[in-house]
Amino acid sequence: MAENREVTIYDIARHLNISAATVSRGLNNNPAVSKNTRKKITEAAQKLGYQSNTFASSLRSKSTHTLGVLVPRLNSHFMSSVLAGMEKAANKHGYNLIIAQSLEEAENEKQNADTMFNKRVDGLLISLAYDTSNLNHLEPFFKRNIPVVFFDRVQSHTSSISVVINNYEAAYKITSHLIDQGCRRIMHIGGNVLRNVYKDRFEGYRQALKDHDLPFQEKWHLVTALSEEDGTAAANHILGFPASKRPDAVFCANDTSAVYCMMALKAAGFRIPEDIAFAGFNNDPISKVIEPNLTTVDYSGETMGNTAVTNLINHLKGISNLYSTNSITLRANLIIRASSLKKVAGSKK
Amino acid sequence: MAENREVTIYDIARHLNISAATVSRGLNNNPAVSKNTRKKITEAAQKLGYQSNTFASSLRSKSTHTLGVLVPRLNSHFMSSVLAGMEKAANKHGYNLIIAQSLEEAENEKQNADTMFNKRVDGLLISLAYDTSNLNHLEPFFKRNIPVVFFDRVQSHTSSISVVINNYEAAYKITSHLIDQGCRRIMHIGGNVLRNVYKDRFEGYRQALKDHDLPFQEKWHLVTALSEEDGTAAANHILGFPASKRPDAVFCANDTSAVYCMMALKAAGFRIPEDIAFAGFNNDPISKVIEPNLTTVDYSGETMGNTAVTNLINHLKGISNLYSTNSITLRANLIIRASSLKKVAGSKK
DNA sequence: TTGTACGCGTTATCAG
DNA sequence: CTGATAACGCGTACAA
Repeated sequence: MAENREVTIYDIARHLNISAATVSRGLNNNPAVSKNTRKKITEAAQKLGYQSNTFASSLRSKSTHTLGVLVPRLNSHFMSSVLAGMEKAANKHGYNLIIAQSLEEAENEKQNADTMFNKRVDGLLISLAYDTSNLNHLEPFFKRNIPVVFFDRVQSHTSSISVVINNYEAAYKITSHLIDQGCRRIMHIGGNVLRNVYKDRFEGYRQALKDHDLPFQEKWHLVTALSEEDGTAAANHILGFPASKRPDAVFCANDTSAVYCMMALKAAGFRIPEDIAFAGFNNDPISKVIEPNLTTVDYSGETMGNTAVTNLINHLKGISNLYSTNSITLRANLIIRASSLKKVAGSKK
Repeated sequence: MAENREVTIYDIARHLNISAATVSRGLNNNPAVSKNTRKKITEAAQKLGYQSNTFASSLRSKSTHTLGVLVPRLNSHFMSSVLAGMEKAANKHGYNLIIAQSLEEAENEKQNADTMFNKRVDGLLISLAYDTSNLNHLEPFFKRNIPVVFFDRVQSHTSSISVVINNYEAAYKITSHLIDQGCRRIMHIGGNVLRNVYKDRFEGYRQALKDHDLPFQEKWHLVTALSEEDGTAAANHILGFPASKRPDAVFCANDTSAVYCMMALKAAGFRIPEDIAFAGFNNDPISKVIEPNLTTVDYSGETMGNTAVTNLINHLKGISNLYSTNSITLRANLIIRASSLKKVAGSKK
């Protein structure tokens, strides 16, 4: 059977006839220990198979080198890019990630926030659930001055920072592009306007219509969870309009709903973009596969994750102060593809 | 400024004039504490804003309720489904996940395994990197009897378990299906055969050819990283064959390479499946968007993640014994779509 | 440069 | 049912 006692710094100390304190110092590269002893210590550690006990250390030093990450769902292309970026940045600085998902429910978010606090994460990175309506569940963090970084789905708060893109501007631009292509009756398939990302996308769209003196009707604004099924359902909604009153373009708040809406309409005989143009959001892999390719907004999840973590860690290390800024806005790029190119499609005939 | 001392069980004890031991018992729902005191304790804890310190507890109890997850990459559709399934199962049992990625490099895998050991995870879930050639880096876990569960990309080891699908059988079936559709010159775009998943898929393909007395040539087996670019490159490889010797079907070890290969060939004027049939692996979202839809193998990442975690936790709780089994094989289903339906495609004309 | 002594917050043990 | 006390493994002020 396996030897089941931990190898501790005491074992090393005994082995070398020195004190545990010196061993501790030696292992932590404390300059106040002679080169010779340090060498003996590392060798003995190696030989005895010593592995430091991180949380005994954490208990003493009050720092865990662990960050909590709380997201709505783990399994979306965007979110997994964010996590990849976060993990890379964290690893680079010697930090680890505890990751949990709220499954879009405020209740889970609260409970996960609690466990992360109990695990004494050094900082929290959070993207809010669909129906989170306040930040009470983060009070323990605020009270103990544990830095909180919001990303993507954010809510402003005095002692925290947000990493976002300008959703309003991106939506404004993509809607203007559709208008520029000759579209006049533009629908919007959006998400819950309680969340900044969906609210801002809707408002950018709305303002673009206004600025071009184009009409808007409530029937043109669908609020959904933006799933595959919601995309298909939106297509049926569109088929429900009398032909003369049908939209000539759709701007979707994500690519999934856009693609599934397109597929259903194509199956119903619509030509895209001639009969109805499309634009999405996220530059998801499927946007490059659907025919015609989908016009969309590209923003890098990796960059967002990396930025969020790097700023958090710099703050923890005292290199910078998070709270001197309210938010960091990352670049988002309009990617124009065939699904919205009416002019070209028209001239081809 | 924020009050910066932790609220401990001693504060609660003092507040109620009882001992810290009782408080600890009360908070842990130890039956050996009267209903009345328990109630007073929870109330006081609430009132004083007490939050338990998990790693002080871990230090004493030698259990962290944390599992380590080590994957090649976080940002693939399959892997994020696995993680979602793992997180759900872990959360349900009161466990947390520390997640890291090896970025397909053995060196990173080793380093991450070390930190996870140092954080004293109660168990490790691992899917091996592209070039990992032995399990030396997991020795600390084996020596201390910390359970290790391999999933998807596995390597058998006496004291551990694997959660997999039958890649050989799935590949055999999908290749047989292509043959059944009339394909005779079938290529395989695969991954590094050092990894079980790619080795088994290749061998299943190989055996299906043999069993149907079909020829095989080395030029028909491409080993790549299965990326989008690799898919496109494979298309060029195919275009390099003289027309008479061109393959009439391609079986790819993942959907990404299949889809990008298809797109390039379509652009070059090939008809799919008439000129060349396609099959992939994974049932990635893009497989349902490409035209024609891609025949593929579906297996649930969520189920795999859930199974791996649930078995691990049951073992930790002593409900079952991991080591009584070598591996758990999950179901994988052949999903037949238009990209391989030559017979139908032919009869349509 | 090294050693002594104590504390971090919790739980296990043993007594009562 | 409750209390006193030691122990988990490590870091650090202070002294030497």
